[in-house]
Amino acid sequence: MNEDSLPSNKTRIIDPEAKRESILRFAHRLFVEKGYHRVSIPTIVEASGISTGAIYNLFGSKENIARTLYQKLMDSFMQSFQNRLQECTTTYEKLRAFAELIYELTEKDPDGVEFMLFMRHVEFIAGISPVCMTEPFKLVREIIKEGIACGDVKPGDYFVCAVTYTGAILRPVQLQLDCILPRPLAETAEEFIDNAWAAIKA
Amino acid sequence: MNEDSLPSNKTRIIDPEAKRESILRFAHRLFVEKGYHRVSIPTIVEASGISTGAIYNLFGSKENIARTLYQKLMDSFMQSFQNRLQECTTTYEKLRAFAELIYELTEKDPDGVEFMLFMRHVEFIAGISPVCMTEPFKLVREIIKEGIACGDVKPGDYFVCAVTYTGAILRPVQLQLDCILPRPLAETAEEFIDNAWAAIKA
DNA sequence: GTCTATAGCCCGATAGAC
DNA sequence: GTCTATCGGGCTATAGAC
Repeated sequence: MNEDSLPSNKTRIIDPEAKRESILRFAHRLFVEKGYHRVSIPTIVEASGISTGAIYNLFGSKENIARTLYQKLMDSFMQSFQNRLQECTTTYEKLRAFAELIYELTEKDPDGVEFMLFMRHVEFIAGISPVCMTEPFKLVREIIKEGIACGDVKPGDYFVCAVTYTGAILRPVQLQLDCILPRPLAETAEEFIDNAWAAIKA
Repeated sequence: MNEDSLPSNKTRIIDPEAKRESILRFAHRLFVEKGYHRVSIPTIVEASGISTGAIYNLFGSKENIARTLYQKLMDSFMQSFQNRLQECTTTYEKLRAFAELIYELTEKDPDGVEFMLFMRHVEFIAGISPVCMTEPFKLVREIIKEGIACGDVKPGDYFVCAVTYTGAILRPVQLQLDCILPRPLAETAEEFIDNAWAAIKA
């Protein structure tokens, strides 16, 4: 049983918000570790110590746990990205802020990055659109569009440049999460950011 | 019922190899469309017209269908890559051959590329290693290593350069398969190859 | 070798007491 | 709101006739 449900000894004081968080936390870990479809509700019950009934009461379905998780992660990411952008002026700085944020998150919260960016959400969250159509990625495309207009980025299709840049930045994250980068991402981040910029700069 | 099983009218002439191929073909399509875990054996039976018994006789398990498929695709890709490499001399040409092969395959056989490169195999094929540790990707790293040695590629970590290059090349494929590239890949391939090379050239 | 039928299991989701 | 117990269903894999 989850100790969150028994803060004193007899009376159960239950904070539903804490319970929601707890379910999300355990489900998140399991989803990343085993993949959504290999995590059953009983597995989450066992891991979190929270009962089936409570889970269905708070989320309604297993799919909805995943959906909530995804939205939280994406919202939080977008928020951080916008905060960092406020201190940037050039195209290079703005794109760099994107890359640095992702690389820092990959170190601090690898599960969060993996779930948000690399799971195949369309296979388990109905009606979801691909990751690259979300707000942060639209914003990167806008930044590059403006970069082309002001001569920072090479002339051409802005979409192509954006896809190149995000590809060059995100691939190292993927390999890092697969634990196969021979050196830690923190050490090589500068090189990756340089390379990605070299690919599209004017 | 599958017409392969009934080439004449009464007697069933059954070519086990043709049957294997047929199962692989239908399973492949379904895996890509719905994701491995949402495809059941009964679904494959219904789609292919081949019975449960035959499927288990020929493959032993659902996982083994996926494994066979993956190995076939990867072997065929490696073969094509090596063939094309024989006509290349410079680093640029060799890396270009990799990119062109993938872009051509993406047009000719999108399901093949999606299954081979973008499904999360670790979630359903036991003991499999990440895609980027397979022969073709090792070969790309070797090409880049030699490219650095001969001064074609910028000095630095060869692994970093390889990850940058494959990231910049593969990301457009992924977006194309998600049907969200605004223009067909054939039209923009040159730009992507240019960008990826610009990222790592000396 | 191939078929049909089904065993045996575990799943997601719900019911109903508290 | 939260619990335990359980339902109905669909799954992988096998058994046994042909």
